Amino acid sequence: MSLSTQPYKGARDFYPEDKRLQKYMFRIMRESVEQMGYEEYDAPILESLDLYLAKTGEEIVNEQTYAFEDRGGRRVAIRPEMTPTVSRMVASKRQELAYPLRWYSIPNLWRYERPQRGRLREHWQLNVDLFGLSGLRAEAEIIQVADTILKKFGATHDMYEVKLNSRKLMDYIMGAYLGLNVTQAHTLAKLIDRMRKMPPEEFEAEAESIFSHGQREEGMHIKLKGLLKIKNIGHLPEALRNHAAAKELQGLLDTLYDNGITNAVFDITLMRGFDYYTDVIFEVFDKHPENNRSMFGGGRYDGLVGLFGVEPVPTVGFGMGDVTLQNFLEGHDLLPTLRSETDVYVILIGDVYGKAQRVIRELRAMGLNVAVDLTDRKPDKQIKTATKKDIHYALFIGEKELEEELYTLRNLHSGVEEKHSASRIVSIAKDYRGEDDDL
RNA sequence: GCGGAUGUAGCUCAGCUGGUUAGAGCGCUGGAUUGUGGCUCCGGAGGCCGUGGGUUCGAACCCCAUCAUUCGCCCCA
Repeated sequence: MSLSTQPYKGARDFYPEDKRLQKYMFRIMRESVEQMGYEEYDAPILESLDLYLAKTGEEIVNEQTYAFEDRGGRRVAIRPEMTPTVSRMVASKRQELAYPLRWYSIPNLWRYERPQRGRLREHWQLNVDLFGLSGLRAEAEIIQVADTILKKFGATHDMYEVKLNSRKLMDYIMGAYLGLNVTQAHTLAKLIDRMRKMPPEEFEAEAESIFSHGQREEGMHIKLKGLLKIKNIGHLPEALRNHAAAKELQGLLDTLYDNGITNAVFDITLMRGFDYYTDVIFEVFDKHPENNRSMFGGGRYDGLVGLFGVEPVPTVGFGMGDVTLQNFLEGHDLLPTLRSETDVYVILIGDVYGKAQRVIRELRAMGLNVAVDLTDRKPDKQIKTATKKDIHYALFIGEKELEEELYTLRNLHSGVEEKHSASRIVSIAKDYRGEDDDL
């Protein structure tokens, strides 16, 4: 029985070409959010399990969290999400931070569950949060951040859609408007959440069964059925349309539209799983016909920081997972071809290993990333190796080159080969690298 | 936790209703007079047919179990 070479279930190995892609995605994310004034923070991957017991949906703690006891008998969890951690950090320095805070991180997160498309046990997630603002400007900005990132990846508005809803509005609908108690409302919310996955008749039957006899006699389930078809805040019944939460949501949509985010829509069926959201929630959907699914989302959660015994801090944020994002980018053919970080692959011709060192050192000192083959294989083999490594330039160094101090630089993609001085080679290779950055 | 699909070479797969030494393409590797790839030609390595058990004269193929991968459900950062 030999050892398995497979990575742990639901986790991934990042070979250099995979890591290259990840670095690209993280770079675009960082550039996008930093452009909007967000600063990066980080925290340990381990947290006290208590942190997750206090909040969150119950499921994620009981069944989906990696938890264990450390040698000192402490209950420890591998973080399944970043929001509790960042809330803890803000609470810890509640008094001394300069609000509003614009913070982001790209943590590695774990959840224990059956892996499936777009959902693994281990993933990386960009977390973007704006602390200390209670007005809608915060929501508008955070959605703008999400939009900026997707645009920076080359996505256009026909590729995705931002769906918006409001927990406050839904609470009002469930309670005052439909007359449901808390338990009924919760059951109905979960049902609406998976409405798209079930046949309409089945949904209707289940929805109807949530209502009591009396409520049914009043026709509440009919009212609900009508409501769920509404695609526009303006089409809501007057009692709802004039509710503050509805007006705010409309105001947010208008602001977004004015800021060029024309693919944001109201969606009364949008729920999101976590209980900690308090007001506006949003979710970005992939519109690709074969991958029509939720990509990521977020919303307002004003209560979390306060759980640590300090004055609450109003907060809006979202999390964007690397797996779903990659599916999106692949689906829309938005991933660039990425080349090696190595600029030049040196191929030594003849017995010049010692004599070539000086110029190689020189190239590196001038800022090039230079790998030397070091084998004595024939040049054709060495070229193949360089190509396979996705290195753009091969540099031949032999007796002739060393004498002339002009080295043969070969573009491995075009096959064009020219002799240049060391400093010229540096500027050519750097130019090429620079083009890459502008993508 | 539940249901479906799939496990044959490094990869993608073929292998007819069970019948001798298990195949292809790609990849890998060596060569075509030791300073040049992606084309061509010739040679080579590489498989306990996921694992364990059963049926049979005989199993990659049939049956059971188990593990793994994958899609979906539950749930959803």
